[in-house]
Amino acid sequence: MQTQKEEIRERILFYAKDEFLKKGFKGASMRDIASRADVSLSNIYNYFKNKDKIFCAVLEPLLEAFDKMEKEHNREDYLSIEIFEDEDYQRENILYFMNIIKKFRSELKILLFMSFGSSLENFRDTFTDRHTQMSIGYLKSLKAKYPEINIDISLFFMHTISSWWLTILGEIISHDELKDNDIEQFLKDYTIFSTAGWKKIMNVK
Amino acid sequence: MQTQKEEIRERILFYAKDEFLKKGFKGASMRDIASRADVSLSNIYNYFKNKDKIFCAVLEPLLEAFDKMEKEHNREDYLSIEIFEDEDYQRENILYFMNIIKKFRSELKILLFMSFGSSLENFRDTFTDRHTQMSIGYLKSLKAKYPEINIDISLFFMHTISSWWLTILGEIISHDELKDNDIEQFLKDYTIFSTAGWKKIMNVK
Amino acid sequence: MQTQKEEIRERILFYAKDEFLKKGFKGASMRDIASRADVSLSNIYNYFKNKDKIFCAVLEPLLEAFDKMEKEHNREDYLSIEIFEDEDYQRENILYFMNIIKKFRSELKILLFMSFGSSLENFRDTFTDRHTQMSIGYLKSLKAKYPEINIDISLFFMHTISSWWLTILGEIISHDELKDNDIEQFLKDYTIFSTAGWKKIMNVK
Amino acid sequence: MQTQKEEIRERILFYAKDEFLKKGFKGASMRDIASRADVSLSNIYNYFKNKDKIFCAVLEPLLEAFDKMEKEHNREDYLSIEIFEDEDYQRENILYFMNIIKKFRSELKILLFMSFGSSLENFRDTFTDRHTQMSIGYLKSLKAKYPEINIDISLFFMHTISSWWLTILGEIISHDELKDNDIEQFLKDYTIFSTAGWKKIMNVK
DNA sequence: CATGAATGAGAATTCATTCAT
DNA sequence: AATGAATGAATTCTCATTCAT
Repeated sequence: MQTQKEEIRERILFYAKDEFLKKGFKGASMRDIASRADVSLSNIYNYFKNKDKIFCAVLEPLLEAFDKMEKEHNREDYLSIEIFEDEDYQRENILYFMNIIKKFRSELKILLFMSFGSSLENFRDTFTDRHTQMSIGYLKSLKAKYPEINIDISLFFMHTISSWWLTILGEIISHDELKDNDIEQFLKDYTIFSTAGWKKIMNVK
Repeated sequence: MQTQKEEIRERILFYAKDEFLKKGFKGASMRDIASRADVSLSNIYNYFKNKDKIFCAVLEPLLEAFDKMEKEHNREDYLSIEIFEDEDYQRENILYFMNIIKKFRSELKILLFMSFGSSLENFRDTFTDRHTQMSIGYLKSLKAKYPEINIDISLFFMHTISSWWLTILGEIISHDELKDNDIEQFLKDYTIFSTAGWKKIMNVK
Repeated sequence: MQTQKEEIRERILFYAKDEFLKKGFKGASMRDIASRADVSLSNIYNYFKNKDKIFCAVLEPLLEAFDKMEKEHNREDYLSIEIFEDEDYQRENILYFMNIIKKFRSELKILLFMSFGSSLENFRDTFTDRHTQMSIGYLKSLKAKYPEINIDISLFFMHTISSWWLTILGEIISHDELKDNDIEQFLKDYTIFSTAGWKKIMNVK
Repeated sequence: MQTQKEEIRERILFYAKDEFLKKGFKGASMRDIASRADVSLSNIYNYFKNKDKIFCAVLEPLLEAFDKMEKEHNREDYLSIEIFEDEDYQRENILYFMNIIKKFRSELKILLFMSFGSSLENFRDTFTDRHTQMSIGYLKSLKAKYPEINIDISLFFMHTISSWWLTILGEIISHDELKDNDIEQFLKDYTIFSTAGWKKIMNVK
């Protein structure tokens, strides 16, 4: 008795994460989490109000990282058409993603694939919408600076591209076997592909 | 009676589909399906071995359509580098998809977003893998015919593009508000974007 | 297995009534009801949607009797000032109540004293309000026929008298030891008391 | 510290009262009381042995007031048949009640309506019994002084009248909207009604 | 083919209370 | 005096499935 509170909390979160990962939010059972964490079922409720709160606590670090990323991505100095040629920028951007993936692989799996039934089940939509808005704003600023480019792009196309980000994320985390090399190669291809695409669609020479 | 039986089966499937759509595989309850279909709960088991079999039956038409599409996509006459310029081909291809969407909107939602816990929960992976293999085969044939093109593309990149298909599908079916016009516009953008991308990456002049 | 459905339903209701009587709505446990009724806990839910529905089912006959009583009490032919002298009417009225009591003693106890937490917890108020409205209507009709009487009586006084009815009911059912004789004597006293009261307050000579 | 302790005790009682008022004895939870009182759950048990003891402590001031009232009501100088004509006495009597109501409105609600499950759940009976005995004693004294009056009144009738007191109390405290005016008017009506009733039943000219 | 009945395991959550510190 | 931690039993309710008829 009288074990360190923090340690138990961590233990609960640790096994909860594993259960969510294996069985999804709905499938994971408080019973199993409790017994694996070696905590009495009822005692869990001294640490977390309910199952959903555990779920959110498990994903909190990841969500914070997302928020931070969004803020950084918005920095003004990126506002240049040269970024289409600037492989460094592209890679930096994606490497940030890779970093998140390395740190939060299981959390990402949970968030993207196992959150049905929880209060975060709509994260994908929420994220995509936010990302879409951000991208539109970015394009507008770009247009202000480079009036010759075309930004008459369907909202839904923007949306789809935003969503694609999460798809890529999902694909990466679903493939445990990927090595850094593979990811490198993927990044190269992806950059070429999407840069060419964007340039064409925006009519950039 | 023969007709009688068939009608009940259809009724079960009809309401099961609706329940799966609203609550997901796990969340849907046999009781609710039974009562809505006006069939006794136990009688359902005379038509379907278990919940999962109902789920599969609901999605069977869609899965067949997928299979058919795959076979058609593989036809030899498409094997030309001109297809990159051939907007008709592109649009025909996608229109086929649109057709599937129109016919199977709810089934797609179920398959892509509500299948967790069922035996089809891995469909996304399965489909993507198959599509990737197919694409690779296609690229190889293309290379045989046009040796100058580059097909040294990372497997994972292929995979991601394949997966993107499902993402696009998912996005479209998630946006009930999209009108044909919107989709048209999206298709135009998408075609420009991805054609430019592919040409660049394959080094096609 | 395959026991008579009706018989089981009755058994559940029988023991549920007893549990509610002893422990109140909240205190009664589905477990105990089930085990006493020799029905599996989960099977109860094939007969009743939830605890509250059982509670209502237990009290349904009583509530119906109440409704019936109200309708009958409203008959026009009672509209005479002579009723204040008419012991027969008074007693008939109350004998009807006594009848209800005899038939529904335990249901009344449950309804009046043990319904906290259930959907019928406000029955007392509901009944009193309805009875008050009815009484006011009755007085108005009386006034129309006998303009000399005073019906300028505080609403709250009417309310209290209405509520008193339930109090009397409650008292009677709380005293299992009362014999018919006792009730007879009570009725005599009550009639004298309240008739004198009403006459005075309405200024009837 | 002495003051410190007392303050905590009061805080516990304050919020316990509120919880009992809103959720009843059974529905109120020690946890909620503790957290609202800003006292650790376990510490409550240093102040009160258990939930029931808190409940009693909450109602103690009211119960004392009741006791005091009973003793005062018993004073010999009231022993006069004139009290039936003496409106001042009647009103004084009831004003005393009103005073209790003003001071103990919430406690009364708790005691009368929310005490089920506690050791005070039978207060209504207890009080009524005591009041009945008192009333009988009072009548006997009166008979000794005024032999011509009739006190051959059924025990149960006495009981019911005693119980009526609590009903009136309950009605008043249940109607927060009542203003002093309304109560005044009610008192007038009530006095007329019951005085006439008692005189008739006791055969007082 | 149809069904009413039944079930046992399981779900999340809440509870008053205890106890070592 | 105070507390954080713990607990075990209890709560209502849901589930997919089975089986005798």
